[in-house]
Amino acid sequence: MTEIQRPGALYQQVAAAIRGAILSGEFTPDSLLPSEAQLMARYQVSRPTVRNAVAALRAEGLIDVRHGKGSFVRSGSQPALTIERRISRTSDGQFVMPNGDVWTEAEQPSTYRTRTTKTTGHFLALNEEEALFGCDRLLTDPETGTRAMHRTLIPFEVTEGAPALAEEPGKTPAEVYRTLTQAGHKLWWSETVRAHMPMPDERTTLQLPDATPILHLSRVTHGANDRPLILEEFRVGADRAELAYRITADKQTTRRRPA
Amino acid sequence: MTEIQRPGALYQQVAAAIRGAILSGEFTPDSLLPSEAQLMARYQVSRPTVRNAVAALRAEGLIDVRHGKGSFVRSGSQPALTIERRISRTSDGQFVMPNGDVWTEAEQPSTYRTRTTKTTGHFLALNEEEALFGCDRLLTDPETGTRAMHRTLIPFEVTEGAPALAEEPGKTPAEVYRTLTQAGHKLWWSETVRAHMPMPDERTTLQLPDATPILHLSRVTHGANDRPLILEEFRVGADRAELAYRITADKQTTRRRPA
DNA sequence: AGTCGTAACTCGTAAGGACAAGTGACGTCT
DNA sequence: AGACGTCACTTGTCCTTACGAGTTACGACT
Repeated sequence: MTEIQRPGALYQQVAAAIRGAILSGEFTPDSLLPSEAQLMARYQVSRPTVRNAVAALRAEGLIDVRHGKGSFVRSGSQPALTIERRISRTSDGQFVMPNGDVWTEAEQPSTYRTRTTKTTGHFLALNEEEALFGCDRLLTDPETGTRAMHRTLIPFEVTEGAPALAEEPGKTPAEVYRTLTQAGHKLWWSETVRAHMPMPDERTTLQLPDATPILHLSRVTHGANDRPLILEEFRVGADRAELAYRITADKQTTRRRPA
Repeated sequence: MTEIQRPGALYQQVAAAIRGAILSGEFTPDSLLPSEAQLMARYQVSRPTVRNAVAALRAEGLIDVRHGKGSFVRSGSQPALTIERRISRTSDGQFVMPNGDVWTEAEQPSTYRTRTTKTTGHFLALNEEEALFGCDRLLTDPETGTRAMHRTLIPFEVTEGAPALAEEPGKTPAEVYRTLTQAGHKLWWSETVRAHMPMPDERTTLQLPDATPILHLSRVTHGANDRPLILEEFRVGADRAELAYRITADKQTTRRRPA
């Protein structure tokens, strides 16, 4: 048994002791931790203190607590899904559509109209409050059950150049890309990866466990004159998926966003 | 003032009310929220209930709480740093070294020896418990103060093919790449992006705020015969940096990791 | 004028008690 | 045998009370 140490708050000492016991292997993955009552006796602290310590470990993603059952050591498992983002062209010079072959739509896509925010405007090189077509999808990987949220945003002014886009804002990305290439655009993409904690609605629709961040991929499709045409947002639980890029030669610069 | 609603636990109702007030703009970014005492009076609940609600919003990354001062609405700011990962070669056919021009080393790098874990072994196509050289760096972006952790892992058996590597495990990635190309390797890279919550030591060294996940980039350098040579791990706070990839043509497949 | 202490605010920690609600096993009743 | 109710266990919620500790402003003292 790991003894509690001097420094810091009591609940931090308890948390550190439990954390140490987990990392040292005393508590193995998927095993049941001592109950709150047992931890109270073990460390001679009150229940709020124990709960505070447990909450800290929960926020770190180290344990899972289930009502009526107990606390379990989370297995440090790797994401089951590796989403590969290849760079090279296919042999016939065509590109393969993203999300085409794997994900299935769990619901009917919902289409709507919005306006650019600061963030979406930045990606689309537009000011705020510009009109957009939007389409939200809930995707599921049938094999692993992984869920993902997909959003397509197309500026009104882009649909003017490609009227076919305006007819069906709820098309799949594959169909949209085909429309654009048929309109003479030579496409390229830029993908920006961020991570953040989920909002309550994201946590429920993606069925995220505690302390699970979201991997947030923003993909901008560029056409003629490098004009940004479409913004796609793709969100998955970071416990279920990872993104893999393949790079044949590399140049990295770092750009600072103007304040 | 947003009234609290019926469903769910009391503290959840309070949290939802405050969250609504923030999202609706009643409380603007960087502004001071009502103190715990005021929230107690406002919603007619006890202090633990208020603290529970505040803790929930804190875990969502919606607010920042500072001892002695109060709770502040977090500004939904974008990461200040965009780390661009370009795909195309430079004009002279050379690649530019990553991390060379921007990051400065905050401390002396520490070199050591370890063994592969399940994860690192997977990336390096090695079994577990294979011997590795390791080198850890703490990097800083001098302009924004953003900190990052960098780790280089080189298998022993790779250094046998390139003795220069064994002499100085603490070399910068640029020097290591140069050594490898001089040894006749034609390099390419694969980068895997994951996100997870920080461990306590990561939170302190990266100086992360509450509810801030880590963007975790694993970069594998491949040489002749596509052999994995080097594994680099790069970790930044997701509040400070994002990763940007530029893709000229795209093919995406999704691979499942064997259980 | 400048320094310093104090008071009044803030959140942080800790303890106590009480009851609700989910879970699983065990025994009883049908 | 099967269904069902009860009980003992778990965590979840909520309250009260008390004190520690960081922050700020104001006023008194030097």
